[in-house]
Amino acid sequence: MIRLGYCCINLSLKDKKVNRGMIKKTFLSKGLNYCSELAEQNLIDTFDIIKWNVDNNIFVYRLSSNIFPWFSEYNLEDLPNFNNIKSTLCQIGKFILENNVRVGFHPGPFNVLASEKYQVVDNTVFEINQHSKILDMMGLPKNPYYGINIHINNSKPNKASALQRFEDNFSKLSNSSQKRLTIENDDKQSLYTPLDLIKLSNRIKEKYGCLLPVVFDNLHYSIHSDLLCPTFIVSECSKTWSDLTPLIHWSSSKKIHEDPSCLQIAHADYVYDKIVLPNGNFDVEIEAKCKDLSLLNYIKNYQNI
DNA sequence: CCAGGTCAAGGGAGT
DNA sequence: ACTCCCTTGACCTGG
Repeated sequence: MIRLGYCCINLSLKDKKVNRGMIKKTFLSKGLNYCSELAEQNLIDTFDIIKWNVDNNIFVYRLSSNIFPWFSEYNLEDLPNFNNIKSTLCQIGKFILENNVRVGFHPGPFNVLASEKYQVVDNTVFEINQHSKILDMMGLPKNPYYGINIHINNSKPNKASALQRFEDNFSKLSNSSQKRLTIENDDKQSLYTPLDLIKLSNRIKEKYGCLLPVVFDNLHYSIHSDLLCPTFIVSECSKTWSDLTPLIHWSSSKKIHEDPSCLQIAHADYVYDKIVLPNGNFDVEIEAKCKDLSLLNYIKNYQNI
């Protein structure tokens, strides 16, 4: 069975926003009080979006990493309205569990666990831990089903050394982060294919005894592949998920389908490529600029799913 | 009120 | 050297 979902923003609910933030100057002048206000609003709207999803038969949803503005700069417990926030998180988590919803995060490209710079690694560890704290406060089980997905995003001076740094720095993550982390294949020749990541996953399992599942992304694979058919590679990735339903990213290239002047890696507004996966259970996050609209549009075009 | 310039962060690739 | 692209366009100011 395939379940479809989308990422962060809901375009059907125009007045719901999960991304309220501020520029640095405002953060410095208004501080945690204002962060708190925005976070509370973002959370309430996140809850409404998840409820809307369930009403519309959508059970997979990527949470926005911008629910808490500037959360790389403070501890969540230090927010003035932390009690409200915590109770909202609990309610959301309860709803998620009761309705069989799957949520997860995809922190931004600035999170580079394999960086050569200690400061970058430290910042990354803190920010990933912040993400896992949110999932923990929701009361969601500590496993990659409620995951935090990142790219390796570094290959200096070569892939082997970067992978070694990733493996070493994995130890710096909190226990919850270690249990939730997943890794995704890249869209650049110098970076990592699914098979590269499966090897890394096996090394992490050997060294730390935890799963580090591989999230397969079809658009990235079309740009940087293992020269093996996607369906086969998806089944290989599935093994890194043990008995958990694998997460898949699916999208189409904007260059090919909508605007030739774009780079091939840019995401299209809608999904033009039929979702083809091996038999079995899969949760698919559609990465298209038109979000829930592209999901609904896809379902309309491919009724047989 | 709104259009448009600007915006924390890492890294790779295209120009 | 600069811009685009990725997680995710949104914030804020000058007119």
